[in-house]
Amino acid sequence: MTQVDAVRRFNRTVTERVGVLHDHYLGLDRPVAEARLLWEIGVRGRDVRWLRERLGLDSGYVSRLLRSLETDGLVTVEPQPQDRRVRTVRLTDAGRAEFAVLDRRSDELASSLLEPLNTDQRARLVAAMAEVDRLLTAATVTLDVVDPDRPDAQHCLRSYTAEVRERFETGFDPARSLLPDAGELRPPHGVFLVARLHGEPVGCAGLKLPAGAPAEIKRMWVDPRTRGLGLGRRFLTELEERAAQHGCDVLRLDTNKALTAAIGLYHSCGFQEVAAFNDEPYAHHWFEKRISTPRSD
Amino acid sequence: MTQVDAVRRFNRTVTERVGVLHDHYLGLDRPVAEARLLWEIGVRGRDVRWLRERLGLDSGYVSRLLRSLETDGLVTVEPQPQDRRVRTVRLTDAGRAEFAVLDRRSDELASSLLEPLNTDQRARLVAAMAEVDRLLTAATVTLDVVDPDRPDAQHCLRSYTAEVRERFETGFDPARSLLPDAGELRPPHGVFLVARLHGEPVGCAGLKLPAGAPAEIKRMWVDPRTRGLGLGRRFLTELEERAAQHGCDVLRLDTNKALTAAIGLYHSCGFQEVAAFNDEPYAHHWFEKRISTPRSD
DNA sequence: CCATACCTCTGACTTTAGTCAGAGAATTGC
DNA sequence: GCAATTCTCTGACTAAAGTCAGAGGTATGG
Repeated sequence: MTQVDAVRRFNRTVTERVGVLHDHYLGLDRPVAEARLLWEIGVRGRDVRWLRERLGLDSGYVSRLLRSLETDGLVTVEPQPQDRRVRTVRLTDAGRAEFAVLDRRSDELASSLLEPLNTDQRARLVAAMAEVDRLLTAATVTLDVVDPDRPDAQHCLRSYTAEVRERFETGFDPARSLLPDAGELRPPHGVFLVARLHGEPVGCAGLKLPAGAPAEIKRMWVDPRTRGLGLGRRFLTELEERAAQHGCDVLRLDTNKALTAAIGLYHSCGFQEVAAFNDEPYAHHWFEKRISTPRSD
Repeated sequence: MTQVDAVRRFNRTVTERVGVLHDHYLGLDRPVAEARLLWEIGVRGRDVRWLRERLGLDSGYVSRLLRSLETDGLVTVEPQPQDRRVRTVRLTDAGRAEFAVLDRRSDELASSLLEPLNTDQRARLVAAMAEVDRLLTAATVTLDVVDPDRPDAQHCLRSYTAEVRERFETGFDPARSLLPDAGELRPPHGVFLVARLHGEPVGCAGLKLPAGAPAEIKRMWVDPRTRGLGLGRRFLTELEERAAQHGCDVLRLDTNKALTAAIGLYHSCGFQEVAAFNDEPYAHHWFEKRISTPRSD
C-alpha cells in the first residue's frame, strides 16, 4: 500500500466516523452553520472578519447568521474601539450556556470514540491521534515572503527580540547587534519569510544576500506554541534553496550559546561549526554549510 | 491533557483539514450528495437500500438523487433478480469515468496533505494515520446478541466451518463435533454474539450456559479482514461478563492445535491450560478461567 | 390466496446554505 | 481634505438538502 493509499483510507474512516458525527452532534438544535459560528466565537469573542476568514464564508452570509444568533439573544455585536469598521462578536450569558452544550457534546463525541476500546487500545489511539494532529498542523503552516515592515513580520520580530532578551545571559539590545534594521532583509539584498498557521504568524526567518559574499541567516524565530512541528528545519531548507537559487554556495549564521535547541538543529541540518566570521557581540557559535547551486533543467 | 481533550483536538484539526477539503474536492462538478452517492455505488454496484442505510438518507431523497444521476446517464437502476422489490444501482461507462475523476481527486487530496512535509514526517504521519484508522475501525465494530439461525449468524458459522475445515490437520465435519447444532447457543441455554462493521458481519462467538456447569465458549471466529483489531479479546471480555452475570464462576473452552493465534489470545486473557474436560474429537488443548461474579450495587 | 410487511418511488413541501451586487459607514494614504 | 480602501450590512436571489405522506409493486407466512 502506498502512502497515498494509506492517507486515503484514513480520510475515509475519519470523515465517516468523526466528520459525520461531528456535524451531527454539533447541529442538534440549530443549523450546523450557526452552531459552527457559535463554536468559533468562543467564550473570548471574535471579530467578524476573523470568523469570515476562518470559516471561509461569504460576508453577507456571516452577517445574516450573526443577525439570527443576535435575535435569539445568544450574541452581541459591537464595533471595535480601535477600528470602528470592524465589529466584534461576543457571547451573551445565554450564548455561553449554548456554547457549554456544544462543549459537552464535543466531549461526548470524543468519549464515544474511546468507549468501545480497552485501556491499551485507548492509549494507543490517543497517541496516534496526537501524532496525526501534530503533523497535519505542521502541514497546514504556510511560508510566505513578506516585507519585514508588514505587521505580521513586525509581530514576529518583536517576539524574537523579547525572547532573546529573556534568554541571552547578557540580555539583548537590537541596536548593538549587527543587524539593527531588519529592513535590510528585503529584496534585492535579502528575503524575509513568515510562517503562518490559519493566518496567524507563528515564525519568521531572514536571509541576507550580500553581493559576492556568503548568504547569512538572521532572526529565525518559532512561536513556542508551534515548536516541535519541524518548522525550524523547514525554514532552513527553504532559505538554503533560495540562497542556492541566488547563486550562493555557502550559507552561514551565528548564534548565542543559550539557544541550545537551535544549535542542535544546525548540526542536524548539516551545518559545521567554524571560526567567528563576524564580530556580532551576542554570538558564541558560528556555523557554515556548503550548498549546491541548483542545476537548471 | 486528558484523553478526551486529545481526541477533541484531533477531531478539530481533522474535520478542518480533511473533512472540509474532502467535501470540497468531491463536489466540484455536482452536488456533494450526488458525488457521495456515486462514490458509494462504486465500480461493483450497490443495492438502493444499502446506499440508504450507509449514507443515512431518507428513502425519497436517495430515489431522487438516483433519478438525477440516471438522467445524466451515469447509472442504471434495475430490480435485483432474487428479490424484485430491491433495486440495484450500477455505474454506466460514463458513470465509471466520473468515478475515476473522484478517485483521482481523492489521490490529490491525500497528496496535498503529505506534500508540505519532509520524508521523515511523511512516514510518521502515514504510520500514525494507519494506527488511527485501525483503532477507529475497531471502535466502530458493534457486538450484538443474535439468534444463531439468522442470516448474519449463519454467514459467520459457515465461514467458521470453512476455515477450520481448511486449517485443522484432520479437516472438520460439524456433525462429528460436540456441538453439531449451533441452535443450542440461544437463550436460555446460551448466547450467540455477532460482530458487525458497517452492518456487515465480521465475527461471531457462542457461549453455552449449561445449568450447574461451567460456561463454555464455542464457535469463535473473526473475519480475516478484521483481524488485528482486538476483536477476539473483545469477544472474550464480553462473554466472560455475560457468564458472570449468569452466575458462573468458571469459563472454559477447547481448541485445536492449528489455531495458534487463538491459543496465544487465551493465554494472554488469563486462561490456564487444563486437562481435557470433554472428548471433543477436534480439540488438542483445553482452557479454563476463574471469573468473578459481579457485585450487585 | 389473503393479510402483512417490505422496498422504492412520486408529489408537495420546508429549511439550509450560499451567492452577488451594491449601499453606507469608517479608516488610510497621499 | 479627498480618493481609495476596508469592513459590514441588506435585498434579492438560486441551489441544495432533506422531510413527510402516501401509492404501487413484490415477497412471505400461515
